[in-house]
Amino acid sequence: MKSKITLKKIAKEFDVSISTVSKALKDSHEISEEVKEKIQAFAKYYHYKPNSLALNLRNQKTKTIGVIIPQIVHHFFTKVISGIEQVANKNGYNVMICMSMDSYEKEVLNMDMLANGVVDGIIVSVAKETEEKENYSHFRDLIYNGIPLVMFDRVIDEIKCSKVLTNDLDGGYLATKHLINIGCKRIAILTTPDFVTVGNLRLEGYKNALENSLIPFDEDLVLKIDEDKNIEEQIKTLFSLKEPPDGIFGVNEIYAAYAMKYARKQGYDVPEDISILGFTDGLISQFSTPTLSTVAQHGNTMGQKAVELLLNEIEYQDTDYQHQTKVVETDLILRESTKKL
Amino acid sequence: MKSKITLKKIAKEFDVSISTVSKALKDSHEISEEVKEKIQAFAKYYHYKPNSLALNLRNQKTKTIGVIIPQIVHHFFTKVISGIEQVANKNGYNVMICMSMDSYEKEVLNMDMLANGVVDGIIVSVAKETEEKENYSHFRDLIYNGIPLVMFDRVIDEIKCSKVLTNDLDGGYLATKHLINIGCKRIAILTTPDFVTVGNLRLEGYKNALENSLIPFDEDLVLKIDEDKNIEEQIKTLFSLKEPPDGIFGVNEIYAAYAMKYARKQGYDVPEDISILGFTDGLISQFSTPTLSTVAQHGNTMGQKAVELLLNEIEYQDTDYQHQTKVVETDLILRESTKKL
DNA sequence: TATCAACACGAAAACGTTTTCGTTTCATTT
DNA sequence: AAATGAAACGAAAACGTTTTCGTGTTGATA
Repeated sequence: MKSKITLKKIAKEFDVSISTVSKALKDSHEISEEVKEKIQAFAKYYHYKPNSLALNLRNQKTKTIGVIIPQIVHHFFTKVISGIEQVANKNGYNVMICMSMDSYEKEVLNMDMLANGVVDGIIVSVAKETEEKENYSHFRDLIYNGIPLVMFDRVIDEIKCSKVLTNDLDGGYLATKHLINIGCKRIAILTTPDFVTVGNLRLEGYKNALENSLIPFDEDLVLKIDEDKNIEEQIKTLFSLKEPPDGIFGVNEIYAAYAMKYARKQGYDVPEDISILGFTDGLISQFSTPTLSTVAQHGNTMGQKAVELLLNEIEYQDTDYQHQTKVVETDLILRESTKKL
Repeated sequence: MKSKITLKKIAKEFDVSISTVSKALKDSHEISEEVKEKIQAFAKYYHYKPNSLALNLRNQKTKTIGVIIPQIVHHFFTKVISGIEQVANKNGYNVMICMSMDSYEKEVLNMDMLANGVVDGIIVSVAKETEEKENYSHFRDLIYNGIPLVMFDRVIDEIKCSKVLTNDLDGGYLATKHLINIGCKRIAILTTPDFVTVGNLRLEGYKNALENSLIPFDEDLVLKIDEDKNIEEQIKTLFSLKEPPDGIFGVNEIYAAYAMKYARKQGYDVPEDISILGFTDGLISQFSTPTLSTVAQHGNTMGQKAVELLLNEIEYQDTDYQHQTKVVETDLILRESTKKL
């Protein structure tokens, strides 16, 4: 293979100095027209492009932002990424996406690699395992090293940085309240294990709504899904209660879709016998039968806001910039899986 | 903010040379235990990490591979990326993901930025607009500059590089043949505009299957979806034919899902009145009602193979490495949207 | 006492770029 | 003739790292 063309090689070709070549390619007035022309022609012919590494090293910035997300197969995250791309590109920044696969180790590895000159700042949604282990030293290191950090969706309270989050508490409340309003008496919730904070917040919202409507909280109606086990089997227990639920709130669309599938298989009519409400407005919600009512999360907006906050921090690095927390509200999208009012 | 700690700063701190610090941190025998200890302790205390840019510049490699995909919201691409991540990480490589948004300009922009020292090689699935414009000079430039390139799924025949593709021809054949086997007489196909090669290949497979079963090809049953317009409206025309179809093959799961939704809304029973078959085994297929039979594409495998090919090229860059093309076969996954045999 | 080896460290090049600050040459002005 | 100025280019530092090749000091050996 032919190795890449550099300033040095061009300089050698014309027996001039490297600085002359650099200036010639920048059309500097310091260089004679004659020399400029031949150098520019040569560079063009050989498709010369300045080496980004060298440029970044010199400029001490990369015009790239790093994003670490737990999973890319989740519709919500792809929406966030789209939002990130939009705003980043508009501001002349590139985006580098890494996946932690919800693993603590991979999260640390990715951060280490991004932190050392590769990007100007990092946007992250914390891996489940990290939340579980509560080991946050890699975030502290990052901040210590002066690299701007913004967390979104799955954030950590103890870490001081800008954050963008869904109003999960309110979303949970909204969902549950609506189920109550349409007449559900026994509302179950399908949520995540305790250590997943967003799941917990939605559960809190659920409890608040019950309390607000003077409906007693029933522990039996709370199902914490273990994703390593068969999900359908776990949902089954809900339907074999003496008093099975007449409304189900799933803290994500997968759980809701599973619940709906199982209910219909058992002969329930959705929404007549049981109403089902999900969280996150993904493809499943739109294409399931019946279509799924859901709490929309506006991932796109979250991504955009995250970049805005990050770029602020990147630019005001020297001044004592105050970290901000933006809360993105949720919306109820009513479709066919819930009874009409 | 405190700026990052470097070898130079450590050297200054102890009044030694940079090389001494570098060696000390590498535990070189050239440095006395005493000096090594204090330098290592200091470095650890200040969380020293070598700057990747500097390292990459020196080593002339980044241990990073770039991936350019048209869209991240497609389930198939997320599967491919997962496969890429797996193999890349196993081999000590990082992955940088960029989106072209199916735009020619963004594809070129991303390639330019990746090409200049940022990554050791690039994996790409071509943007729709690029296929339409047939402007491939950016790929030629890349190869000319000696940067290994692997294309997957949406590939370009004229560009000489390694490729990983789905057996779209066979997949189209398989799907259509199955619809014929279960007794469909009038099989429609929902495909993409002409310039999308994968759509075209699946259409070819469809034609082959018809021919093989001596069923005359009917132009009216071929619907080329324009995604800028209302998809449901376009599907409508199919059902208002004098002889509407009794089987539909959608070249992706979205088209199939739309068709199924529309058919059921018109009172058709799926699969009794009409059988529907999709392409790509995504979430929609699994959660729709009825669940969607489909041609599975094995995105994960494709991603893995793409990385394997790329790493080969990166390592054998000097020798005259022969480009390879790997074809990944498809599988028929039969669910509820097609009649049983 | 001269020689040699081991030890502990420093200088400098290299990766590719930009930019500041010379330096040379030649022509013009006083 | 001396001074000034512009034009055209080069040298070198800087970004942060690694590594090869010195070099000076010590201690031991012949």
